Amino acid sequence: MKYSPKTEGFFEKVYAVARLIPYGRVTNYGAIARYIGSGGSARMVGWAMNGAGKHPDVPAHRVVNRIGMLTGKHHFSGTNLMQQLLESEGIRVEEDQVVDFKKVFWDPLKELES
DNA sequence: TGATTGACTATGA
DNA sequence: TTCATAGCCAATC
Repeated sequence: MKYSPKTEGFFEKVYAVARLIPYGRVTNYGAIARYIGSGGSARMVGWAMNGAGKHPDVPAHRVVNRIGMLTGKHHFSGTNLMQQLLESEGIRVEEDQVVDFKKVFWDPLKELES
């Protein structure tokens, strides 16, 4: 499991953005990928999240796919841990999908722009 | 070394 | 509107 310096930077960027996600908000992989300049490599964000376990500060549960579906819930300890975490933040989840996703969606490109 | 997979997204039929 | 396919890049087999 050796990471190249460049890859490590990519991972760090993903984690950095993930940590900036406000409480009670969620974002998607594509937005993060685009924000860090990785373009359409949304999959790499997901892969980075796979290694987010080493970074307790990274709220991976606030990152879902573009339609607000909790595709990564199976990567958490429990099958419903991700949903519990989101609900504990006031985010409603139904059928593995975030309700009012549009309203709780947090786009780093717009929120962090300046 | 080459092929396959993956927590995705966008596009076309 | 829903389903299928292509593109993405790194890690794993």
